[in-house]
Order: sequence, then C-alpha cells, then structure tokens
Amino acid sequence: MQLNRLIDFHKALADPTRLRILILLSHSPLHGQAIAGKLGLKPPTITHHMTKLREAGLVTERRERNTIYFHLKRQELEQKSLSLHSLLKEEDANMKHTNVNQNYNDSILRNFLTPEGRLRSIPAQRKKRIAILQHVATAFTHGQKYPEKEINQMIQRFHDDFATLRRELIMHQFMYRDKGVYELNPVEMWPTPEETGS
Amino acid sequence: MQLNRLIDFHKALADPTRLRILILLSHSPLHGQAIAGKLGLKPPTITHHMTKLREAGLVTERRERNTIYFHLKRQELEQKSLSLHSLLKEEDANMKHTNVNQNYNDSILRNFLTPEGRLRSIPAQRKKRIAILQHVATAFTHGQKYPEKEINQMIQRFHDDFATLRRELIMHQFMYRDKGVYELNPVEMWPTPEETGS
DNA sequence: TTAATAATTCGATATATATCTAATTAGATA
DNA sequence: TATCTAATTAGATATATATCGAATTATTAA
Repeated sequence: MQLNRLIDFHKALADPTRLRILILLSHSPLHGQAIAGKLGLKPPTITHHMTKLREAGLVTERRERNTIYFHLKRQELEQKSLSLHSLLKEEDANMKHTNVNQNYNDSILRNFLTPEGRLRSIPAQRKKRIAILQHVATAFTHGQKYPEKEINQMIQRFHDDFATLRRELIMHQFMYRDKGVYELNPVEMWPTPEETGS
Repeated sequence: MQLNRLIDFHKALADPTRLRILILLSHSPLHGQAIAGKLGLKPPTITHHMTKLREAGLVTERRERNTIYFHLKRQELEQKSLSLHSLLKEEDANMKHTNVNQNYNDSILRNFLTPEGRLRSIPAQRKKRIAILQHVATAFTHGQKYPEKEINQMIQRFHDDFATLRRELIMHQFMYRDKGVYELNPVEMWPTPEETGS
C-alpha cells in the first residue's frame, strides 16, 4: 500500500462521526437515512462521510430499489489496520544489516521472546526477569491511566499469565495502582537488571 | 480503548509528515533537529508533530545532554492498530449476545428470503414468523414516525401482502400505532423466536 | 555567571474539512 | 407521462490544523 492510501485510510478513521457510523454498521447494514437518523445528522453529511469510507475501502453498498444499504468490510479493515506496522517492520528489516547493536538486554529479549513478540516463559532469574518486565513496561505510555481490564488485555499480548506479570510490574515499581487504575512510574524509578537486591 | 483515544491515534497517523517521521524512527532513534533536517522542515513543526505522536503513545523519548532522542514504540503501534477492529468485533458480539438465536435466525432468513431480500412467503410456524418479522422490523429506524402510507411501502419491499405483515408487526409488539402513525418499539419489547405463547 | 544549543511556545496564515441548506439527480412507481 | 423518494451535488460557514518566524525556556558547557 502506498503512503497516500495509508493516509486516506487513517483519515477515514480519524473522525468521531465516521467511527460511530462504523460501529452502527458493525451491528447490521443500514441505509443513508437510517444512519442520519441515528446520529442526528442530515443526509448530505452522511453522503460526505460514506464517500470517504468508500474511498478508504471500508464499506460496500448494495442497492435495493431506491435505497442504498452500506455494509462494513471487516476483513479490509483488519488487513489495512496492520499495514503501517508491516511497512515499518519492512523498513526496519532493510536497515537491520547496518545496525549491529547487541547488548545484554537484547540477547535476553531474543531468547525469551518469540518472533511474534510473545514471551516463551517468564524468566526465573532476577536479572532476566527485570529485563523482561522492562520490555513489557515500554508497551505502556507515561501519564496514561489503564483500568484493570485494559491492562490485562495489553499484558496478555506478551503472556497468558497476565496476573503474575501485572503483580511483578507493581512489585518492581514499573507501575503503581491507585483505585484499581494502573499507571507507569517515571523511568527514574524503574530498576535496572544490573541492580542487586530487591 | 475510549473512542477519543482511538480518534487521536488515527489522527496521528493521518498526516504525511508524521508517517515520514515514523518511517525515519523505524530505522533508528533520532533527535528533533535531525528529523527536521531530513524532512526539510523547521524545528517548531517537529515539536508540533512529536507532541501528537507522543500523545498517541507512538513514541518515547530519551534525553542525552541537550538533545532529545525519539524512539518508535512498535508494540503500542501494533496493539492500537487492531483496537478498532477489536472494538467492532465486540460490538458485533454484544449485539449477537442480545439475540442468541442469530444463527438459527440466519438460516431461517436464508430460506425465506430471495437474494434480493424479498420474502418468498410468510412462514406459518410461529418461530419462523417471528424471525421474519424481526428482520422486517430492522428495516425501520428507532425514534422515527411512519405514516401508514409510508410503512406500507416499506413493508411492500419484502412482500406484497403488506397488510398482513403490518398487522403482525403490531400484534407481536415490534411496533405500535398511535393516531395512524407507526413507530418501532424499543428492542427490549421485541419477542424472540424462543418465547412461547402469544 | 555567562554563553551556547536544542527544544518549545506564541502568534499568524493558509489549507483542509465537517456540517448545513437549497437545488439537483437517479431510480422506482403509478 | 408525472410523481415520489433517496441520494447526491453545490455553495457557504465554522472549526481544525500544518507550517512558519520570532521570542522564550531548558539544559549543558565554559
């Protein structure tokens, strides 16, 4: 996918009205006036948005007499969603041979992570475990609050035992919990694999 | 993920300059002036874009003397890329959940509807008839009022015997009539094919 | 403390776009 | 044919935002 297509795709998803339309269409196909009614907007506005969604390849339409029903194209959405990530991985791979940065942590990660980025197991050794926890922690954003359900989902991308990882993230002060909501600690508080003792 | 964060995420990826920045960062971390130089832009512009990328959780930064190096957060990019798709799947599942008979209903619909969506006949069996009525009801929009003439026309898309279908829609509480104007009942009032009795 | 450098903030401007009303088009019906 | 309805187009407006130069802040160096 070329850059312009990618931009149009993300532009299509960068508007609250269009997201609401997609959510509606995820329930069932709908015609223009029905969408307008449900969203409290006028038909021309819907035409405007459907044009963008169509150009982004996210919907198809089926005509029934005078009425046009719009359908969500789930598979296209999923496929295009990942295309930027794929593009950046390719870019990285093209560049890889120039970079020979091997440090200790990288080799731990290579050993414990699958190519898909999942944890083969949770290391028992403290040094390695800290390195892994640090890697998991970098998946989160500073200053952002994560409710329990959400943090579990994110951790589960690394390992199914999200409860253990979540507890360890707290124990080693990568994160803290306040009223059931989790947040990263500042990087200064993070332990390094080199430190001894707990 | 909340809708607003999802929108900010896609907004962040909906700009050519920011995509170029992400591509640069996929090769290696870079500091602001380096990015500005490579893209032929001025530092304030880079600050502007990095703010958006940071808020979208796509980059982190590391300070080295006076210089701030920006790093791409691949994990977060990949995870957020799929979150809309997940959201729509959840929405769909929730919808199906409220109507456990979806699969059963689907097979009824396949049997009684032509490819054009017209009714071959009105089922005699109560279960099947309810499923068909529900399908017809979803052609209408909640909160919208339909005068008799209009509702007849709409029902006639499904079957020429609109009088029977209209009467049944009322009888089974998919709709109600007030002063000759028809309107959908809330979905909670709709019967399911499973219910017995009338 | 003063100087140097990278980054940021502020204010201005140009472009993009979400939304509407009014008018028009396209398709189906009588 | 004339008519009805859904959708679209055109034009207007308001808001958002990408970019810049000028001024300011933050951090390090002398």
